[in-house]
Amino acid sequence: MMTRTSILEPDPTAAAPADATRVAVSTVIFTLRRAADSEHASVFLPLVRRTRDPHEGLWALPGGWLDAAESLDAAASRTLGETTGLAPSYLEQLYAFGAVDRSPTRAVSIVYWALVRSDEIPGDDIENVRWFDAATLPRLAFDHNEIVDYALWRLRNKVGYSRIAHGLLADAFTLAELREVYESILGRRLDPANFRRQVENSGNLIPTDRFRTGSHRPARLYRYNQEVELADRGPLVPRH
Amino acid sequence: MMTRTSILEPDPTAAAPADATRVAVSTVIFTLRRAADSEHASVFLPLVRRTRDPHEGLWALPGGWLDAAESLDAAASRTLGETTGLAPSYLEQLYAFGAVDRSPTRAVSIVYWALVRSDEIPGDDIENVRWFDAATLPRLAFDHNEIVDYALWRLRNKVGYSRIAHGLLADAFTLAELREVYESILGRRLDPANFRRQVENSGNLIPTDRFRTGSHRPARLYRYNQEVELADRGPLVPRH
DNA sequence: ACAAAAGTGTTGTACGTACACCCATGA
DNA sequence: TCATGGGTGTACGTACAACACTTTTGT
Repeated sequence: MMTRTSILEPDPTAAAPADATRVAVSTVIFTLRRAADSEHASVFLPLVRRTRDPHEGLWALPGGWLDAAESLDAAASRTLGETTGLAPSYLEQLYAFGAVDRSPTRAVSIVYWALVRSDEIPGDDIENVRWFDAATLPRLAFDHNEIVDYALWRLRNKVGYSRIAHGLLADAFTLAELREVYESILGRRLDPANFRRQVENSGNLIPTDRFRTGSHRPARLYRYNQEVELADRGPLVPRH
Repeated sequence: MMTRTSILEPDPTAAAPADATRVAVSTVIFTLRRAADSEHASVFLPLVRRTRDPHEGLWALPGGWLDAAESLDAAASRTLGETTGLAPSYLEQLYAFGAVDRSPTRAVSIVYWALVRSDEIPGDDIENVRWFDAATLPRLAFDHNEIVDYALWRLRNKVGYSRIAHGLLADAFTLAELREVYESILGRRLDPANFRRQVENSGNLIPTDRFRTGSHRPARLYRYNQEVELADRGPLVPRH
């Protein structure tokens, strides 16, 4: 077998061809919100209405073309801020989508997923942006339905073995609030007694001496132990 | 906060700017090989010597620029074939690397990792390609040392919860051979008795009626149950 | 017969699950 | 005092690690 030099050794000094594939960065942004008719919280995400072809009028993931002087992480953070007005409490690369036919013109999308705290979200006052219940999405532009499905799968997966759930809560929270996050994401009820022991033994929680006083017995407030690293992203350190 | 239309709604019909970021696809290709001085198998990977700047003379991951009519998966498969002469027995996207300073000119690398069976590898007869022990790599071009570290982390991680190890073995194999794959990747010895029960109870293995006859008691040959899907890539189906 | 690897049995520990039960507060 | 959620105790099943033991071959 012969090796084409141009293949095995990309030459960064060569000029980009005129029909160069373009790089877009999009982000699936998750938060929890109590749907109007439901008593339980659901996963919500913001979408942007397209105002031009292709797929004019359809909803799409927030994103944009990669700026020449901007890292991938920075591009994801930037579009997230422009869509939600927030900094993410969690941000991770999801996948690079590059099927030839995923857009009328060739485009590779590097997709991130993020968590934001619902209590920080400003009102729905950003033009062409609307928050949708992840369980009842309309048909989206491009391959964005697939992308959201994959992001939801990763979210549910990751919530099982890492402590990202605190990305959806304020600094202090009760165990019931934390449990509700897990229940909303996993879509099933968890035993309060067992849940308590699991998170208490994980070493991630620090009990405070404050209590949430509600309609019944006050519940102790906890906060996350920032000393504990996530330690599930391997040797990759985020470079913003 | 105001939304820039160009950011929230990438326009695929717009012409690519002259300084467009270019997309490269590289692949970390793993196999197992018995190092000359060692009695145990080690993880090896092929590297390509760079014959031009930047980093002329250094070794780099095999890869190339993304072809305009080629999906990401296909590009990874293609460069893998050009480097090893093989089709991968396992291929998965690793990560998209896009730090601004990772190359003298802006380049986003979408990196895959793959497994190939060592018994299928033709001789080291491909020009400028050499196989290295992953534990003793030299300094590589660009950020490729980091990339290989991350790929190794993913390999070790994945071997713990999926059945990719068979990607390094021929159709029929003994449990000792399968165990050696795990031991080489994980870097520690496993209890033969417990290992046997684990894989037997997993439902992934089908015993054959053939035996590997060696210096001692013959060992039964097994093959993988192709009916069992990997089921750990979520809703994402490979599109080649 | 013996070495060595194949293969089986047994035991202890850790952990998740199920569920009974007590505690503290607001109404 | 009662209802409700906060919080504790306990028993059971599964999974895995450790390791003693038996079986089957080549030499």
